[in-house]
Amino acid sequence: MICQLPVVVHTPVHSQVAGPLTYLSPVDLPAGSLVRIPLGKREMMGVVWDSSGEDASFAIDPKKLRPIAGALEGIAPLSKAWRKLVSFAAHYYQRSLGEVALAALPPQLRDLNTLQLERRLKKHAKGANPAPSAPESAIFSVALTAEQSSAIDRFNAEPGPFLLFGTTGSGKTEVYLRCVEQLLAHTPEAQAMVMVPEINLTPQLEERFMARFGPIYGEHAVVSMHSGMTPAQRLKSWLAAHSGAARIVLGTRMAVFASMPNLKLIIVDEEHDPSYKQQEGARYSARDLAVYRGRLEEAKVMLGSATPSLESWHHSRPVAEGGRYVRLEMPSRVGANATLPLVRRVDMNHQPKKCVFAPPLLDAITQRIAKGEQSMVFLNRRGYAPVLHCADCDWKSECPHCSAFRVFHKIDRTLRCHHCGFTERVPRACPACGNPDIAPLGRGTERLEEHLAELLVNVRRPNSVSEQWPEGEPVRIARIDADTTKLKGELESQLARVHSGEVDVLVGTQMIAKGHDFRRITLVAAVNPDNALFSSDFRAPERLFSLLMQAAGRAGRDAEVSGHSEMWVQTFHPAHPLFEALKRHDYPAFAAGQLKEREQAAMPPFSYQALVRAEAHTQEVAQGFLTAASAAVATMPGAEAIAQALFIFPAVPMSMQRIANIERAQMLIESSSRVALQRFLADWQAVLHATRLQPEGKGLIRWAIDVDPLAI
DNA sequence: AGCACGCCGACT
DNA sequence: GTCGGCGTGCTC
Repeated sequence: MICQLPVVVHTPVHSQVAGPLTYLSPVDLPAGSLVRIPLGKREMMGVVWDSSGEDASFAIDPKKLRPIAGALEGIAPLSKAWRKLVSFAAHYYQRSLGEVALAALPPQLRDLNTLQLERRLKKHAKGANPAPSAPESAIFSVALTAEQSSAIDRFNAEPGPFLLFGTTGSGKTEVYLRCVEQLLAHTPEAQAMVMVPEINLTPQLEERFMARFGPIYGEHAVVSMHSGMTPAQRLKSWLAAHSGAARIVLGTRMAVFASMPNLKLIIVDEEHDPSYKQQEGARYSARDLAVYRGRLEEAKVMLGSATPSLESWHHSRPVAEGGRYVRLEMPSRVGANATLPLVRRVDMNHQPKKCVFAPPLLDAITQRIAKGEQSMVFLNRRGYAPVLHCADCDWKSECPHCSAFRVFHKIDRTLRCHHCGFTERVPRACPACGNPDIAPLGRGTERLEEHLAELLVNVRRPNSVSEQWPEGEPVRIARIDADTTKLKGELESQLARVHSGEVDVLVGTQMIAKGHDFRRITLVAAVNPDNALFSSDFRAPERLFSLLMQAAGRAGRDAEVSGHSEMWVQTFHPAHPLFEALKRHDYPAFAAGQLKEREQAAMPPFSYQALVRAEAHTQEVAQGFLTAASAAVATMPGAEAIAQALFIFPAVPMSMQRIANIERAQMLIESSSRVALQRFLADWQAVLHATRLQPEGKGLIRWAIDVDPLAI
């Protein structure tokens, strides 16, 4: 008997083969099975999908059906819940099933031929010895605070989802560890997933989870999933999770799609972090999918943050007001005298003109050095200077391919475009008028480091007299940003230098504000955070507040030093409510203010948005396509109801209008109803396809929909 | 998305 | 004269 199987393959929405394709098979494989199938002249991997209610294959000529090339028999079919998650994500984010499904599987599954894969599976089966199970021997090393205990008690008592609102240093990670510990001890086979926003943060997470669970469940019980791993490692982790051998999966946003047959707990750490939103292909939010997946699999979900996203915060309002998440609060830092750092605002209106470091701040840094303590200065701009400028003819270092300036990197004397990568040697003279006097404008971390070194040139480190430096050694400054940590291991080695006390002042971008604990830092300074206060992006204040709170949290994590640790903010707007709230470490007040503004302006979370982006060689074509697609809405069935339920803004150039000679435009769609927006997008998809074939679509390079966009 | 076919510019 | 640019079309 020959049966017909619906199979999803890696094809994008922008094609006529977006849905499941029908293949012939001598055996009836269950949904979720992995198969190899011929498509055109290629052979590729596919996933057998659920037969849809009505027969979808009626349209295709049965003679055209081809048989599958084979089944990947060593691998159990993907579960119903996994398929539902993929299906939901594909529909919600307007992508094809196959694209989401195949992107969620390790690339080696796709690339390896059957024989290679069989070998790999054999190797894996040998390595995966059942873990020693001795839950009673669980070691409770640290005593919990009252706040931690009550958070855990409530977590145990209620179904969730939970928002763990814990200030930096309140011991959120310990709560995660305990929740996982309890789960694994009480539920045989149960699996837990823990996500962090960035690859950089996975090693320290691995270390803590391995230290706690390695001795109990074996080191194979904890696996990682992130894009920094080799294809072989990824396959290994994936198989361990899929087989159930891995009890804990740690990873970045991609881990949300991990196949885990006994998933019972999902933890999303730093849930507010924008990195959870995928920024290409299927633009999913791993945090939102985690909540959905939790409901689907009856797994508990815990989102954690010191500065939750306004969306999650709003969801965690009291049930009586419509809240859906349970808010668990941990407002205090762990440790006897641990307090939050004192926030000091420096009013730059009353400082010497054009000074980078206000004298009081410089003083404070100098005093820390004298006491053998460390300071951290952060500025969200790498390179030496964001622009190079000729005072004679007003030439600026524009990128010839992008609507952006090339950044001056003094270290290798280059002008680099941070958007397209175009790099040139710095010209000796102005390329436009020949004036040899071209000067850097503004400053990045490189220049900040250099400037600080000049300012501290006469300061000496205490207790560091050497033959070479009879008066004491000069101050040591280190810089950590994407440029100094490009090579593997450099971030770790630089962090180690800071931890060992070798460094007095650390200069860096937001990279240093996130996650890493610096025990000896007692002063954190944001040199120039004002830009975000008046940004056109309505989420900029939220991001700034969270960044500053996180940065402040770096200071004085040791109880011994936390008593006098400080967060300095240089600003021309010291009375801004954002800084007022920061001074009091008062996230709820900040959030309340922001939510009020958002509500009045009918912005998320009080409305739902989607963005259509278009790319073409000219701005006219990109916008023309969007405008035509917008006009075509009037021809859709139910056009009146659509016009009632949502608002389509005019097409505009994107804020980064041109990248690598490609013009970009976007169009915002807003609705007070998520359902209405979803329904519209699904229907509109076909209209967009059709528009592309019209004269207005001529010359269009590509288009894509971004549901729940983070930046507009 | 791949991978073909197909029609116009600068090189062995 | 070819090599190769990417525009258009197809894949169960």
